Amino acid sequence: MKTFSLKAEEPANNPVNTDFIKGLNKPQLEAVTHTDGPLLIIAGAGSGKTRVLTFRIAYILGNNLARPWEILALTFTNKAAREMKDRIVQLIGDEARNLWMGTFHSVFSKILRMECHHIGYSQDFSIYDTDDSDRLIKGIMQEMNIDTKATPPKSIRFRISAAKNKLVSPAHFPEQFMSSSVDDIAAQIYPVYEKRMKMSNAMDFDDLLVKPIELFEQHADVLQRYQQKFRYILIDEYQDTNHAQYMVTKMLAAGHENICVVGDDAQSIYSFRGADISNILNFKNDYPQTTEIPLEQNYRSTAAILKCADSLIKNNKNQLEKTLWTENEQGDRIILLESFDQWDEANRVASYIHKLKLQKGYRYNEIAILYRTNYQSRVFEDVLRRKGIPYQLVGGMSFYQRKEVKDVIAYLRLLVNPNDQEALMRVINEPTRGIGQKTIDILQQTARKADIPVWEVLKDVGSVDIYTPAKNSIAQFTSIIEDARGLLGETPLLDVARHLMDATGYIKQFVEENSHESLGRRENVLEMLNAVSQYEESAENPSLSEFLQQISLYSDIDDLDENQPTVTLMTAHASKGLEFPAVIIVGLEEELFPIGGRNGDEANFEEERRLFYVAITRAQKHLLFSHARSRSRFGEESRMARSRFLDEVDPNTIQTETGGTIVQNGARNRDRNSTYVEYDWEKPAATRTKMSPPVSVPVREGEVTVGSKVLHDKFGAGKVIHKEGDGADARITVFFQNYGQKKLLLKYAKLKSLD
DNA sequence: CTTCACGCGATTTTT
DNA sequence: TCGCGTGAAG
Repeated sequence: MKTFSLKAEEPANNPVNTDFIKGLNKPQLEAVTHTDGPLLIIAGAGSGKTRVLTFRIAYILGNNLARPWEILALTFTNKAAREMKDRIVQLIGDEARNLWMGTFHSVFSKILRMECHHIGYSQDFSIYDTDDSDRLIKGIMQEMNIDTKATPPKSIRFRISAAKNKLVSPAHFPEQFMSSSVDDIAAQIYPVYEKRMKMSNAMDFDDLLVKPIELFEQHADVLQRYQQKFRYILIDEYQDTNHAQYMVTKMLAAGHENICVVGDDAQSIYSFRGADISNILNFKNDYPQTTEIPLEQNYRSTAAILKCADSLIKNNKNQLEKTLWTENEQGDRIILLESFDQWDEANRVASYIHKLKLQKGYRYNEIAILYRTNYQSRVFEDVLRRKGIPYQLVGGMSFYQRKEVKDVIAYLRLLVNPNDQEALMRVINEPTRGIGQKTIDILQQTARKADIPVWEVLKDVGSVDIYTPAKNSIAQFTSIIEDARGLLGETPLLDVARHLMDATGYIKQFVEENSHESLGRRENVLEMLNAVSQYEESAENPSLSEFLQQISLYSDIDDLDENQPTVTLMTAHASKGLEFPAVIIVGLEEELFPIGGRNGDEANFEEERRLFYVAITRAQKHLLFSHARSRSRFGEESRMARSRFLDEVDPNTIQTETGGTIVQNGARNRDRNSTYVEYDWEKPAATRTKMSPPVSVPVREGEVTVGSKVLHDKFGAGKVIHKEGDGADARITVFFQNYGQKKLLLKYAKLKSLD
């Protein structure tokens, strides 16, 4: 941020032409020009909210209502911020670069860098990712002799994170979260965790939202400065904000209440990380002066797609009434693909992509494949590669999650912040330099007794009683780090980083190993150095510390490039806010999409339904649904029942691959083991339960007659069409949906009855 | 202290 | 299926 001024400067006297607002519809126009006071925009999917936000900011600037650095605009991804900013620059000019626009996490980490000295942090604080937090928690649990197998550190992290999101401090934790033994343990860990975080000069993701609140509560003058600075506040995707985000923006807006939030309760999909849908539902109560504007005209999708989405979301009980409508053409029906297993699914999808390309003239970058979980991407990657269809993958095991990259980052973090304990622990014996577990234990214990960071102990290693050869290694290690730190500020960052990699022998180990894998790791390290260099060249005022904060808040979606001529693969979550002419939603099966909800948790299904709704509404013209009847999970095959969502959508908007209509089972209380669309094998209501495991029993010989429906381990469900002989030698002919006719010897076939 | 082998558990979704 | 953590040997 080049221009940072807390003082309100004189507005410039050159109003900019704001004719760009002319193409807007009535509610959009109102949302853009209603600049004073709280504004709630309920923006249905595809209703042009990005356009509204962009224009609104441009309008405020164009009419000199505020200077760019007086506007705080919070978006859901860095990518969204970047694109919106670019758009505003086009409308208004270069000074729009100075807008305070970004994700909650990146904007508040920027503010913390300038202000955290007020709350006992130094500006070079580290940002712990969930891995770092888990390791720290695990360490604390071990100190306390708590079994980390019985209680995974992760589960403790969830509790602590949930507490922070709700602004519950360690002191208040017991009174608010005491319903299980995990809570009990979390109550013990949380205060220690906080203490260690501070000693390490580190913040976790939640802290980036919580610490500003702490800061503002304790320093009214600082709060006031920012209240005056940010004359307009805009928040996108408000339905996915958590309590801390709600609170921090409420504090900032308290003076002028020029706060504009945009959201859609039907698209709330992040409750698992603390998003609180009541923020948007209660906005009007918090700000009684609120003007509410619904955006209900959809410009994105065909009528058929919109109808499908609407029929689905109607199954949610908890939602605001709204009527999305469109003037767009009816469009094609949604095609439902049914496959045998995940390989079959990927192949069919690939064929469809060919078809879309050849028959409908689509380009690869107009097509997206959406799935529920990241691991589903593997099969698609494999098949697409084999078929020569170029793709780009969003998320999954990203570059910054690779071990060697995290190691390099840890080295750099240690340079900037020697108190960063997790970074230190990561690299102290990487590559191995003879500092083993025993030594590390002693060092940590010593540090804990003296209540100082481990780094302080290392610097005075002579006075600690450890294995002597390790002492030398430690002395060497600390001097390498200190030397490199000495170079910071004088030497270009790239050179410092390179020097560090040389001096520690980090790269050398890969060269020596000389395996295919280690050379790949070496490449990644070099790529990481390249990232340092790129940052250094583009930043106004490069610092290692800023670089590290930037990459820790980087998200996978940020470098999605829709102009690359490739198909895009990503999770439904990652697709939020995007749109594609053709969308393929795969893995529509029970226990996958919707996932979870084992205890019949209706709230979970509602969120899954919203997620599916988000996925559907990404599509502009063509939409495909796909499910497989069998899928290997954990290395073994399991049969998959078709997703309940396929029974909830308006069947008239869907057709099968061959153009037929689909047969839906009753939306509730049906046997989910029957996955066939063509046959409707309903069972008596008494034997049906929701989410039931396969309701089938081993068949006895006498029960099998022509017309019986049976289930075979390999071939799935089928219908008996012929029978000869009886008793032990009975042979039957069964017609299986996917395998055709099979002759089976009844006593070996292990058939189960589906009757 | 390091390395290697074996067994088990994991898979929501993410800043 | 695969990556990780634990345990025994060198």
